[in-house]
Amino acid sequence: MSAALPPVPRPQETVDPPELLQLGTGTDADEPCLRADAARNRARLLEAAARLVAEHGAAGLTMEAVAAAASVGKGTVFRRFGDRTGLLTALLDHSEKKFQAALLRGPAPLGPGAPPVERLRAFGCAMLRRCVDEMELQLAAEPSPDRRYTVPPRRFLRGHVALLLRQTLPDADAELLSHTLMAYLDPALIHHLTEQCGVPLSRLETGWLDLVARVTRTDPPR
Amino acid sequence: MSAALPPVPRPQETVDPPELLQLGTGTDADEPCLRADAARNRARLLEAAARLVAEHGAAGLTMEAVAAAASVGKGTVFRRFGDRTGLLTALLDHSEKKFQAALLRGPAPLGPGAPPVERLRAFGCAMLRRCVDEMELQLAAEPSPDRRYTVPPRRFLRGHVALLLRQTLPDADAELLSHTLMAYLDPALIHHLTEQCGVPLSRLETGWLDLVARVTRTDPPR
DNA sequence: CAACGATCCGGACCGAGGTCCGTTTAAACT
DNA sequence: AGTTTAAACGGACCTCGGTCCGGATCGTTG
Repeated sequence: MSAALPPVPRPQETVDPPELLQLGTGTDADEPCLRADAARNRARLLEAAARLVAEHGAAGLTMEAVAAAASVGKGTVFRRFGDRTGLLTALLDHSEKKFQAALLRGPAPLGPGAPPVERLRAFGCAMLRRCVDEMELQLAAEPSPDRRYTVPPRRFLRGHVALLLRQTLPDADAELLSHTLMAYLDPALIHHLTEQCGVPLSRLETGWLDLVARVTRTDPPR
Repeated sequence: MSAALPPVPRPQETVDPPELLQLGTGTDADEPCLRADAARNRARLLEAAARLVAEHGAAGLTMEAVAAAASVGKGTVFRRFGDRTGLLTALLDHSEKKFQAALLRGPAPLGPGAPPVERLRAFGCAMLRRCVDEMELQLAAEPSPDRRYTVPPRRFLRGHVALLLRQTLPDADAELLSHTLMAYLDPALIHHLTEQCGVPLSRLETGWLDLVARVTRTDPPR
């Protein structure tokens, strides 16, 4: 089917690898060794996309408009980012990397040093805030159903949750439980609850703490 | 923007109504009083769509092909079903109605008569099986992120879960917890786990029972 | 510096979802 | 039967995501 367009190889593994904390960030290897013109165009495209998103919203972003705004051919956009979702994801990449760094090397309780359950609590609250901040992009960048759970950032975050769960509940099915916890933090759900149901963020945070307590069979904090 | 096409009004309320169990099925009022030709075309379209799905899979279904196979104009398909998702949803409607009936009036423990926690357990297992059976359609019929949680069938099912939860945990935030439980049963997640990760259905069922136990702070069955 | 191959570029092209609007028709009313 | 009107019809049309491939460019090698 697709003969040209080798790059942007779209990770597609089927089984979780041994899942020791892969220190790699989990975001696709972005700029391994791009040719000079390619790197320049990539930067221009990202800049143009960011500007257009700011102007017309993420939902109104069209690939053709980005190409035009960057004075670049349409094919170039797709070669670089694969598809629309890839472009939106790239726009979120900086924030994503920062967040991952905070989990791996940041201060407790988000980073290492605090007890796992406490880190879980902090993780959810941080995710909620981040999700609300970047709601528009997060929603627009949602991958198609069959890719949603294999996309590197999601894999990383879920792996993190699974790790913390395993430290707390060595005998539980941390894999499945981590999916459940991650689902509570799904941007589409958060959007529905906050925007369409008027649920305040504080209630979502309380809900997260309560959920963590139930899942880990611990007492709620305070 | 859209001046014509009044029907298929796409429910879009923003806040959960008092959520007493709406005995209505929750699926859109399908055939309230269609004109004779409209009803005939609707039937032909559904039949044609079902045949095409059987032949080429749900993912390969195109609106134009359905229209052609039913010897009907393309506009007719969209007027009747709103969009592709609406057509796919209509294909699932029969099964959906049967399932809802089983919840409301079927035999325990799925239907009324059993203790709430037990009904929750049965609900999840039934959902898992149904999801696996109709996986292809379920995935193809997934609505866009902003509609996903307001679509009638989902509202009904989640309302059911919330009701059972409220009977078990009068003091908990049944609303949020019901979203969490429903998320475990999300077709896209089930698909990912079973098809892409090789998780057997039995493990998903055990996982559901365990999740219900943790969320309700009860003991796992057996 | 010349030559060469890999990479990249651009925009014509395609398919499919969704819309528009002039025309047709069911069915209610006289 | 004749009239009327709201509803339904159909297919041309538009938009946008995604693909293709002939030609331009980079950077490497001799």
